[in-house]
Amino acid sequence: MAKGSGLSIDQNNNSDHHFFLLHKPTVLNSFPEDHHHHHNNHNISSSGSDTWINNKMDSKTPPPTIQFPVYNFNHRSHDDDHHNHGHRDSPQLSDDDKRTVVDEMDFFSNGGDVKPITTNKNNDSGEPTTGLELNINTGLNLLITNTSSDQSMVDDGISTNMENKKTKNEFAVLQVELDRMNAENQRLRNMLNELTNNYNILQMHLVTLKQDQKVENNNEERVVLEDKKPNGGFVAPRQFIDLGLASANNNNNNTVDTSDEPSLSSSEGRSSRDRTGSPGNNNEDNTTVVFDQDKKEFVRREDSPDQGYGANKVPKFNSSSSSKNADQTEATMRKARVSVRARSEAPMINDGCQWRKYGQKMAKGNPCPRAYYRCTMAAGCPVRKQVQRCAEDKTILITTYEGNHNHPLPPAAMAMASTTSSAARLLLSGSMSSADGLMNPNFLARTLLPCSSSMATISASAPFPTVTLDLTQTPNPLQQLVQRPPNQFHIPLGPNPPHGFGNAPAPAATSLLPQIFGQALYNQSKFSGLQMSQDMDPAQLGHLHHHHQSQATHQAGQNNNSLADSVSAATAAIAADPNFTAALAAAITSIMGGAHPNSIANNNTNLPTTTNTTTSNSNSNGKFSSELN
DNA sequence: CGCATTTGACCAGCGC
DNA sequence: GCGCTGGTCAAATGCG
Ligand SMILES: [Zn+2]
Repeated sequence: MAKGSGLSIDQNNNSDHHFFLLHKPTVLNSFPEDHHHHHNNHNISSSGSDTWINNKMDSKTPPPTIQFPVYNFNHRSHDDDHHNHGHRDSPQLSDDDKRTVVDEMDFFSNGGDVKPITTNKNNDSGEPTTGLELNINTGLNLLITNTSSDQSMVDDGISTNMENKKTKNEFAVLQVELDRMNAENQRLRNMLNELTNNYNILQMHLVTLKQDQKVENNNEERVVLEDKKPNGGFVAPRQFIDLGLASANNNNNNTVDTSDEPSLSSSEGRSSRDRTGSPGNNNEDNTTVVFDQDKKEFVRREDSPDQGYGANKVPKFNSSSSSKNADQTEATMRKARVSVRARSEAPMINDGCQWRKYGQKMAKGNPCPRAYYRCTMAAGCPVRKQVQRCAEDKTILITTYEGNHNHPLPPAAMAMASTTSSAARLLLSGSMSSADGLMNPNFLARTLLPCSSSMATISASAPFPTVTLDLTQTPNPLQQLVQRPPNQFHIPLGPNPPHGFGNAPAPAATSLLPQIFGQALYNQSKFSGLQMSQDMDPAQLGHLHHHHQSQATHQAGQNNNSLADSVSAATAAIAADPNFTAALAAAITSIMGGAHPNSIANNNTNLPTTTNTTTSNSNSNGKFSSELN
């Protein structure tokens, strides 16, 4: 049941709603710009967060800053999922199971419960249960000490009895204590889980941003060099991204009439019910891909063969006519897929969105079924996702996203959505600009920079161009590389496990960096047939590697391309800096020029504790866990 | 009773 | 054309 996921307020566990919003999320998805409403029925109450979201929506162009939401990308607590009642093929999780699941944070609730945690679990103990336990505990203690001593002095005959009682009490106390410990333990585990997920999301975000920037940068260069159009003009990379986003916004505004209700009548965009053909719902009659300059990589699927606008998606952003282009771009975007591999025993990762399951299939080479979901946060939202367990390692959950949301998202969903969205865009851009339709070597080389165990894979071989973000922590990344099909690139993303909160050992992956680089570069040259970027050669890689290990942030200043490199540096900082906070600060600072260090600092200590997972669809996936476990 | 999930059927694309 | 496969639909089912 998608009911209330992400948006509803969980009264019970609200103390556990934690998130740290490092900054406003990047608006990478196309949102309708509706000024008047708070979109739809999802009881999005007006609160601080809501306000800023709307503000952002209202502006024609996305905010000039990059925002880094880090949210509870947590899975449902797996403990619950194991023993789902295994009747039938697809057992459903009982409601109880769902309840025990950590709560998904709620960004829109009115009360103070949404506020980012400023104190850690200490505060959490204030929640009813724990508090109760504590009370009981202390009360018993007092009782025991007082009464026992008194009684023993007064009467010996009763003393044995009292002794008995005493031990009983102590036992009870211990039991309570034990329970409390267990609860605490569980909570800590959840925290850790969420932390990991947050970290992963952040990584993904960084990487995709980097890639985005790189790609956009390249596109821009190409435009300047090839087209020389006065119209397109030179735009700073950062701006470029924003504009692109803005156009996406326009597009959506056009297609989906100011969201709010499912009733959106117009919207050619939501012709999704087309079994007849292109499943993409934005595919209009002429879905020619705009950017076919070099390769026409994506034109193949379109009905109208050619049109070849000279310019790729550089189009004039302001003009209303750009909506056409935006449409086309989006249609293509819809086809691009972003796949996220994450290690999770939970049936589905919580990405902050509401999903409704609409199908399940047995995939071919996989004993685990593949589940199909569509976004239900807005009526016409074209976003789909597929969830499937990895055949080899069933603890790995592969979630494949497709399409862009046409509605505002809560910050929780923003992280994943923007990541996937930008990843998709990057993929498309890369494919259009690279020689063989795979990706731009330049940007590849750049993204290779910071690294460690996580990987991003880009593959255009599939029917759909796909970016795979691998968040699984593999002890040996190289092994992963070897296992991969040759036509995919692997981009190290960053250290995987939450590093930095003291308890996570630093991955040894850093030591493997040079090898990863080597491998990735090898792949790159092998399949793209490309050279390395001008400012990036193996030697330099090694150098940079060293650098980022010691003092990552220094990198930014050293390189020419400040934007991309600063992002790289930021990622590197994350990789190198044991302090997550500092890493985040470095990331954002380097991207935005030190915009809001304070807010970061304020939020950084907030560890999400238990979060509520929503969700909806979780039970349908119970089958997965049952089959897998 | 409304809604989400389940699940068999249907459809399109692709390879043979 | 046929079979296979991935993806989607929608009636049936189940749940709250
Ligand atoms: Zn959506």
